[in-house]
Amino acid sequence: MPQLSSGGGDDLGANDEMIAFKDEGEQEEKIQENAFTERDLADLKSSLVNESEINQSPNAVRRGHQGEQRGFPEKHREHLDGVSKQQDGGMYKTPGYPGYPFLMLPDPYLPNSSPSSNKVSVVQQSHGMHPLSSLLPYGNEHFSPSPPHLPTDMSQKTGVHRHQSQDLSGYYSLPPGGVSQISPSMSWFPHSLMLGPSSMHPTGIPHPAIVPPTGKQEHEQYDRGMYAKPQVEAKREKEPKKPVIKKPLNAFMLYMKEMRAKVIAECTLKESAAINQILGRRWHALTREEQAKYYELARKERQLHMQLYPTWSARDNYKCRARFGLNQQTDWCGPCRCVPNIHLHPLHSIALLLSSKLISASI
DNA sequence: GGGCCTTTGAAGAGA
DNA sequence: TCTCTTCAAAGGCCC
Repeated sequence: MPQLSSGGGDDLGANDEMIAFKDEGEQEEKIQENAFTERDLADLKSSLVNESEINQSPNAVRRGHQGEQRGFPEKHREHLDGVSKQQDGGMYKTPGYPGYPFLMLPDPYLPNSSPSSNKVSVVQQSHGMHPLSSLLPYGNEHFSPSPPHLPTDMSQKTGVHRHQSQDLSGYYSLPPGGVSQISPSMSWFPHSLMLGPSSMHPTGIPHPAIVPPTGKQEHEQYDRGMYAKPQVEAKREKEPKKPVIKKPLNAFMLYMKEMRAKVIAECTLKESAAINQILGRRWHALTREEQAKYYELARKERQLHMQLYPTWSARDNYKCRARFGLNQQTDWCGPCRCVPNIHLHPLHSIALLLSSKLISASI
């Protein structure tokens, strides 16, 4: 794991990453036993990738059939084969690689960028900004595997409520009275009431994770009449659409965001399914150090997200909640049993539901 | 217009 | 603790 490589300087939680890297560490131990070098490790990965391509998994076969049925690209498969034969190792070996190339990527998270605008990825690279670039200070600095001093429990959650880092202000200069100042009694408040009209966090910091309710999910929140009362549904439709807080991107997603344009340029592919297959192989072909950059960024992304939306849960964006027309903050989802964005006794939930409806009525 | 495909990783819930 | 499910991005394709 990258943190381990820094001499154990990272005590920042991210257990998931630790597990992932632990696996690689075990792999490395085996490699070391066989007197492998780091280069050999990369070769090993590449060979494994190639082997996986040769020995198509049942899944891959199924996908292939699906692809044929759906017209999924024989030509794309050719592209895939072609790309797989290319040297993957060149990605980070370009002279101009600044360390965090995707810091220059466009940003769907930018306040003025819409999800649709985000789709012009090829030409955005030189003008856009990384989601974190406006908030994180690392710019073009060399990657430091040793993360800043942050509480060890940053990535942990007690229930839905998250711990808030005091040190994140180093990353995101939260103004006094920012989200960290929100009292616990306010933490259950719906984001729509907290965020205001334009994806702007109360802190004044626009965050990428907030997207206008124009995506897939929000419309699904309003099209399930069979589970909700028509009156409620009608009322809901009249209400202004609430912004959706998206999940923070993981390491691979950040990698894809950066490399997608390059793959598209290299193989003239546009279908994301095919591109993602290529990117998946390249991801496995990356060295530990290369992957560590993205794990580190993803960790920071999660921290930022956690800091800005302490009460947010990944469950909030589950389609089931939207499908059944449930309030993300207060309603209990019977069909799938997922919980609202608060951990309270159901009776408290009912009280909050009533109070929230009173509030919305008064508004 | 909306869902599917395709990838990896994170998070949450249930067994 | 392990397994399963869902979502995050992307854009072409299909119904």
